[in-house]
Amino acid sequence: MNIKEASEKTGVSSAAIRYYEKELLIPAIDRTDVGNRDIDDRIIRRIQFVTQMRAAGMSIENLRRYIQLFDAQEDNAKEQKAILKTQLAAMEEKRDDLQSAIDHLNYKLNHFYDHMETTEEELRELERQHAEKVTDDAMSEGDGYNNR
Amino acid sequence: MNIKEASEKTGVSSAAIRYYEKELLIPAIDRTDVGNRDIDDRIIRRIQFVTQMRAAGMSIENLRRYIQLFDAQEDNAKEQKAILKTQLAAMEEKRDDLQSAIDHLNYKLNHFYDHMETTEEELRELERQHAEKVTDDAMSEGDGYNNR
DNA sequence: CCTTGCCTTGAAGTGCACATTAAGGATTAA
DNA sequence: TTAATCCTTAATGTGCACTTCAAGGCAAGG
Repeated sequence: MNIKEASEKTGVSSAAIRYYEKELLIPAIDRTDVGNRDIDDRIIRRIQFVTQMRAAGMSIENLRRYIQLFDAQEDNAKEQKAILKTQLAAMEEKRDDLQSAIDHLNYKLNHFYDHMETTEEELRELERQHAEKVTDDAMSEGDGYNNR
Repeated sequence: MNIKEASEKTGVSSAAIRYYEKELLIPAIDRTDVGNRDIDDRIIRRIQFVTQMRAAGMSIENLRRYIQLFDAQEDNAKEQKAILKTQLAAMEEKRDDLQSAIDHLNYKLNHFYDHMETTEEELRELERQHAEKVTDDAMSEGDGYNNR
């Protein structure tokens, strides 16, 4: 498949695919007799992998470091494993931060509802969330800024 | 408190605080008689809120839009609610993507354990070294390329 | 033969989110 | 009084992750 088809299949622009290849995030792509990229499913999967990790917040630089290590010879195994663990911890922290922000917004959203109609159920939920997260005061109605 | 103390308290640079104020992510900050910013706890909480939302992936632009609506005295409740819901959905999707990447990495990590024998001691040392270089991101693999 | 539409490379441009620099003002310590 | 250390604004610079442009090649359709 040519680069345009690969782009359509992955949702990654042709230019970005070229960029990923240049930056060694995906392996060197085979060429046709006239020099055009001929992209197979292995490359597609690598592109999707890169996309997934990028969406998870991994930088090009770190992605390349890991992929290079991984593609290299054996025996880097311990270091790879260490990298994996470190990155995993960072991602879990990021997920937790994200969850905390989601909780915050959910709290606000639920709070909006009681301008209109709030069920007893929702109220108990709000109190439960609020008790857990004391750090969430900033944008809620109690910070003295939004006096409505 | 002056901007440097606020910076130290929040972990946000002085330049970034000025930038946030300029971009209306935080309210106009009071000045002393000579024109220096005098930052109180309400501002600190707003900075922390911005930090949290930024870490969760919200752009300056979206943050400003939301905050401006929120700060408006008008009862934009329905519109605010819609924005909140949209942002929330995006964040939940991002969290799920992140979780999926975490699962991916966990799978790989478990796979590594089959192959090698590394003491936890060595791992911790490696992790410590790596953590100095890598602050935030993550990596993985596992798509049929690295057949080991 | 010419236009369309795909491709190539390398270089330059873009947008975001700040960081840094320049030029100057006020306060404090020696 | 001079140096240090904070502050101010406005302007410019930076790094990342691409995107766009420029200049050209190849193949098919009309």
